[in-house]
Amino acid sequence: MGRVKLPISRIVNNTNRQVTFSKRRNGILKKAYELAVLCDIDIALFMVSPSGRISYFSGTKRIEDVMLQYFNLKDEERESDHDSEGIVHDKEVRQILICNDTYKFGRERTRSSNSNEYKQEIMNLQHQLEIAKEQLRQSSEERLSEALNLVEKRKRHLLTDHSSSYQETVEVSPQLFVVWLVVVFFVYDSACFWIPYRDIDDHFFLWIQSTSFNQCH
Amino acid sequence: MGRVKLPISRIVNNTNRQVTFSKRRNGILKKAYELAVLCDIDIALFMVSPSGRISYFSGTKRIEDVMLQYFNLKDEERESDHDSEGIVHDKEVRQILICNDTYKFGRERTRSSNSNEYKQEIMNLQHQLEIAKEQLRQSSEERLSEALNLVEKRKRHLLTDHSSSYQETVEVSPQLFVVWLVVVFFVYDSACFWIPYRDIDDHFFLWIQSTSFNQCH
DNA sequence: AATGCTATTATTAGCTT
DNA sequence: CAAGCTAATAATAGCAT
Repeated sequence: MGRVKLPISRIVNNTNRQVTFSKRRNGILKKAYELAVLCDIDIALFMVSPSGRISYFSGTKRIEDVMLQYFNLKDEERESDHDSEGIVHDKEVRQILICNDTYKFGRERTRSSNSNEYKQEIMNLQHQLEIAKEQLRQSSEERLSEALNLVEKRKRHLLTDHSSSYQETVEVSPQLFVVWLVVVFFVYDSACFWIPYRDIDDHFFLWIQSTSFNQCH
Repeated sequence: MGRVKLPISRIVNNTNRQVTFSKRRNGILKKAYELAVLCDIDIALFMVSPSGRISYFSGTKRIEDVMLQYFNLKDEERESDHDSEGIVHDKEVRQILICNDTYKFGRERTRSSNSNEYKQEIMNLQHQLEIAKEQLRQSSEERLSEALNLVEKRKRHLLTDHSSSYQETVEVSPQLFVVWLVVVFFVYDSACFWIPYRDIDDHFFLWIQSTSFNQCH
């Protein structure tokens, strides 16, 4: 969707590739944001540069939960590997389901009408999004540094107050259709993160993007 | 972008929300795919339903690396400040890390310029991508089953041959601008994953999507 | 290199079946 | 309800700055 239909294959020109990436990154971020809001999902984003530097964001405990669940699954699989050598994906799928039975919570939950709360939150988020976008005009270096501080702060918070929060997390009512989206970008030597809108204390929606890419040669 | 401009706020109607999610999920997946190919990035996707069931995909070692790097960072941070301690969650995480301690790597890496090798690999991958894309036309059910088998296979591989692969990963030349994108969707009771195109042995690009959503009520 | 501008293509909201 | 359809909005490729 542009002046011409661009074939989907690696853009050879270095500059074009970067420009396209920059534009499309914004696009996909916006899409992710819209998906999150429209369908009531949370989104988190963090990335690591290929040079080994990790520009990451783990603003939410939920991201950790995701990873933990992933690793838990892996561990369980390893244990169960003893008895089956063949490929039994059906069984595994079932096991995955069983694995999370511990998190199973009552289907019927208090359907507290947080509708207004959500709306308010969303509006708040949108407002903050505008602010954040405006701030993005400023030095990206500054932004990055600031964001990293935020991350750091958040991590400390998580380290001290995580377990209690965790309970909250797993007990989210299924009827809420909370959807999680974790996006990890490993971009050039740069970083961008999208902080999930409901998990950042003061800046719970914050969209960081670095606009300066380090050239490598 | 439809018959009307849809305001970005939670869709209250349950059905509409699901339909919209389904449509936009496809949209963002396609976007992610295009971003991956156009800008030479890898993408992985996995999700867990809010009801606690995990529909996941971890087709690539790199996803694990991402998570490991994340946890490693967290671990390092904890070491640097001795105060916060004793959260079950973190202990689990640490255990995972210990399990994967063999993958510890130095901060400074050899910057071997295997430019040509990488280029060749990329071309190879592109070719395979085209093939894989063709396969996508087939039944998604078939695809899903196949993918799960693949996941199983891949996981076994990872469990036995992870450390060596990991080295490869971290030694990727920064000049390649390899971009990583990991997307985690927690969707309803359904699953979709997008397998990173360069990490699946035979079908390194594979796009799975489940089209049937279980209703929660 | 980064930003802004549009001609085009791409996505999709509400409908239809 | 899931799967298509289409009017309408949204994203963006190539250019210009």
